[in-house]
Amino acid sequence: MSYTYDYPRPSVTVDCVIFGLEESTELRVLLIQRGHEPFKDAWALPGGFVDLEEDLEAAALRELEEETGVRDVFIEQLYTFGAPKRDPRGRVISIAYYALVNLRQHPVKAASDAKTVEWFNVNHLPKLAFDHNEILEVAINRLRAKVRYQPIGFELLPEEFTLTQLQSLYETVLGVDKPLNKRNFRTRILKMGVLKEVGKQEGVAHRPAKLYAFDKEKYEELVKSRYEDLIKRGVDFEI
Amino acid sequence: MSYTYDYPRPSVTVDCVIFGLEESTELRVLLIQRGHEPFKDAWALPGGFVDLEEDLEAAALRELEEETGVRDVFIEQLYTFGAPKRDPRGRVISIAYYALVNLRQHPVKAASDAKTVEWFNVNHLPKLAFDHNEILEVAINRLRAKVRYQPIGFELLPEEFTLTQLQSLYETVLGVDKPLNKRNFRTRILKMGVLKEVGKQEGVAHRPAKLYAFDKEKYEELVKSRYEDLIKRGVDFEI
DNA sequence: TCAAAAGTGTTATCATTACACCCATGG
DNA sequence: CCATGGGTGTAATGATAACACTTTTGA
Repeated sequence: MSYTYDYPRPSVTVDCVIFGLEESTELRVLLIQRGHEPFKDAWALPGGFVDLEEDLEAAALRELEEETGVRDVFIEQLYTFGAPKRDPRGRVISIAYYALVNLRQHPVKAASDAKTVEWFNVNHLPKLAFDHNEILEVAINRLRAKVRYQPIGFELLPEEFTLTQLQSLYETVLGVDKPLNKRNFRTRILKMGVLKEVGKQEGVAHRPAKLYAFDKEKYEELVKSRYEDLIKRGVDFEI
Repeated sequence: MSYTYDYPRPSVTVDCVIFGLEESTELRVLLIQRGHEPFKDAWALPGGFVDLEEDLEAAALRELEEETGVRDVFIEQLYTFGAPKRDPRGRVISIAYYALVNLRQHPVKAASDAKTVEWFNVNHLPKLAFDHNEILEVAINRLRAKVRYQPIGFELLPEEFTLTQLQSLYETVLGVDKPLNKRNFRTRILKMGVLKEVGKQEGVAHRPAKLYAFDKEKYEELVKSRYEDLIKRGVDFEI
């Protein structure tokens, strides 16, 4: 079977940049080892061709599950990469998606055709296939920008967590060298009012930490009122 | 001539959302009236098919100039729209770009095939072709978010401008109902340190305003140091 | 001398930073 | 009773918001 058109058409693919946290101290990304040319044996982002009747996001999730076994992920569109020479097979335009997940809750499983799947530390990446190093760089920057103004980190921790866990999560995602100031981190996070106390640790060999949970309703309220605030304020120039 | 492939391929287009300011008091967007089916005679964003060897951004700029005569614009990728039914002709995936320009410096000129080109007030839009209303909404939100932390407004004013002009520009782009507080707007903008005084108005029937120019070098410095600051601070949660 | 728009003083309140210090637990 | 994190007090400084007031010009 073949398909004929009056004008040439590019191929369209999707790629997924899935970040995962290991023990809250290491930011990793999910890569597969390619089984075919081009770039056979090179590491690459999971992804593949979009079906003709398939939504872009659905295509990304399908390819992700087919190639890595990872599913039930909230992905978000990152950017579309379409340089004419980015794929040696011809013109291929790729819409990239990204997500941050708890990697313990997302076990990987290599696809049938024996491709390997692995979580790589983002600070120790090999040279990737295609323009995937570039895609990853864009994704890391976006993740770090986003983590500042949206509480995406909360879903990566257990239902109940300590402020120290939360802080080290932030330090990892942001890739800071010095730890953040404990006092100030706490004041700030608590002042936001989106955490509720739900108990305290037991059986630890030090003062037991308070446990917190993310208060989703409070957060939704905040988003609304904050939006009105911004409008009123005008310029922020946070740069 | 025709082109044959083993698998079906979507078409790929680009669309441009070009915002312009009229007298610093009205935010407008550039639309064309379609000359052909589908959606003949409906208003739509300028855009069209990507050539096979052409960069995405180049395609957007080419279509923009072909259809509206507008050129020399800094566009930025907005989002990729790819719902399977968004175009009645078949699967069409569109990469949208956007920009904010001074519309006096960008005269429009309808394309040869007699399509009309017009600047529409964003608050009084007709029903547009395809999913273009949706694309525009995404673009407006992005523009308003961006204007808060990047000085994109400066390029829309004359080389030398007054703080009142700058303020009304912000009020327009942000679509606020009440004017921003003059005192506080000024303090804030000046405190940033990216404006330099370059003179004062002459021949006006009121106290002459100081004229300012945007200090690009200072801005670049700021961006750098501010970035380091953000890293050090960790979380912001501006929501 | 008046209208029009530019521009400034001031104060209360809140947020941010930096540092040092105390607390509760199990071994 | 000590090591180990967890957790708090505080003071200096800076940012923000709100409001009313003064200044400079041409007509």
